[in-house]
Amino acid sequence: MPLPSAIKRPLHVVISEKLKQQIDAGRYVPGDRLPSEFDLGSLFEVSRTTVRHAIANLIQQGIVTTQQGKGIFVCDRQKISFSMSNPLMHFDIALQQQGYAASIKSLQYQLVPAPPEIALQLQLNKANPRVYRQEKIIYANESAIALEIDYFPQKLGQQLAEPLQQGFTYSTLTNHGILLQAAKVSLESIPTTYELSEYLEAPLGMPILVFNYLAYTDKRQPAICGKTLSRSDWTCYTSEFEMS
Amino acid sequence: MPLPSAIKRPLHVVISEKLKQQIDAGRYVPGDRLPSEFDLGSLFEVSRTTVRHAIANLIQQGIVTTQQGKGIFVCDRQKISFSMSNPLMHFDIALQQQGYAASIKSLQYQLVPAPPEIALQLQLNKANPRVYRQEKIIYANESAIALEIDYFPQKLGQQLAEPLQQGFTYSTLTNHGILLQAAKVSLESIPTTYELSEYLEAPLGMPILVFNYLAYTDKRQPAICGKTLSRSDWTCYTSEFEMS
DNA sequence: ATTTAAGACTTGTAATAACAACTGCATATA
DNA sequence: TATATGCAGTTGTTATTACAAGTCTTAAAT
Repeated sequence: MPLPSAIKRPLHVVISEKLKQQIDAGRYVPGDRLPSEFDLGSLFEVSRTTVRHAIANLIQQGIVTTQQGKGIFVCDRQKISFSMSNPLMHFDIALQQQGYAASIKSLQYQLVPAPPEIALQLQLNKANPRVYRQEKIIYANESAIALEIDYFPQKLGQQLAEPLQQGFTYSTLTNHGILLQAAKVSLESIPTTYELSEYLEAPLGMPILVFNYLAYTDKRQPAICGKTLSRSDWTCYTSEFEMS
Repeated sequence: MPLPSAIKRPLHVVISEKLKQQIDAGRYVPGDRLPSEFDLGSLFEVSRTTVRHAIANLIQQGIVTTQQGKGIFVCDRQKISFSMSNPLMHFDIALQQQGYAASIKSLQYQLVPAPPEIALQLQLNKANPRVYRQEKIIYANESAIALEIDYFPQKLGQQLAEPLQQGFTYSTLTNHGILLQAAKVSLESIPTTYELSEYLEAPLGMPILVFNYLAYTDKRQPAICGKTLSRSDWTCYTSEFEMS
């Protein structure tokens, strides 16, 4: 048997690696336009099929983006960091502190039958519990960076219907005297589905950070719950701990 | 001008959505094999090109995987959850509690010049600081779920060279009397690069959760730092907070 | 001066073709 | 029995071709 020679890599992988190296080396800097698919095909002496496959690889890795009719552009984005604790989730303040204009657009604010897991989380024991469901998009400087889905108990949702549709959730609650004392949170990541990719103007499959939370006003009294789905190329979450 | 009719969606999108619906509806359950690309082409009356594009979409969304020579299979995986605090990062214990066999494979354990940001984090003030760099893979039931990269100060890394190469970081430290008192952490998500996809046997572009940490033994004495890159289809992080 | 139109250039979609590489099974061979 | 061999079926790679659709500039028409 012959010695195992170099592992054969597909052409499209070789080409995307070459392009990645050139980008890493500074040959192309963020914002630059790469040569067109046609020109890249000539440069590397491969078909446009292969070039497109290579570019698709780079898109998946978040290295470049494409714009129909314009070209292929090198990405770059420094992430906005959100503190998971202390204070919990003041998105607007965090954004402003980092130099972004923060705004929201409420897509939905509706009284709906509570999904089972939401009723469980909020400890709604009535027969057919209903909750206000809000869906809103969070913008940093005109760019959609997150989709937030919140569930409010019926009473609260009715009281604060107006302000909640115009401002950030936590700030609104705070301003109306509702102080959150504790929260259970979890963080996971999923690839964008079509629906999400349309909301967040993100490429299909891009990683999304999902911040699930259940916040308490009192020791054992859950007040609101929901999740924030944010573009992972724009956001990260930080925290500090002390062990007792 | 005519009324805006239904937005035209590409064929490959239409087909991947149809397949997704069938999967969601239970027509195919996790583990099932879909019809072959050829058969799907016949079913939907499109070319294999389009079928492959549709399948690529579903792969990117983490809905199916392919195996050369075998077929297209529906994914499913319940996530393993790790607590970010209290106790911090006992990966092995968390895994065992959730019914997985936990093990590691050390890929690298080497004294190297400290990268600038690491030297800064660990407060190494000497001229040319050196640290032990460990790279290891974390397995749950034979499946690689995470790549951990740790940096240890020279003295500590030398003392615990043996046990650190065989066991989980935090358990090893605890067992040798090194108690961590506090930590600064951050969580972000990135798409897999080629290197990562090989380590974690994950498809290119799959979301990866990056858990960065800097742990202190004493109030202001940083002890170790590093990061854990875990497959987002296997893992999530949880935490609880109380506001004072 | 403003608007419109045309064209060049770009990425996006889609079909077709051919072969490589892997899997699994049935069959032939030692 | 155990090991090859070959074949059918599968996904992976790559080239070629054609047209659709978005962007931008330039030139013509109003």
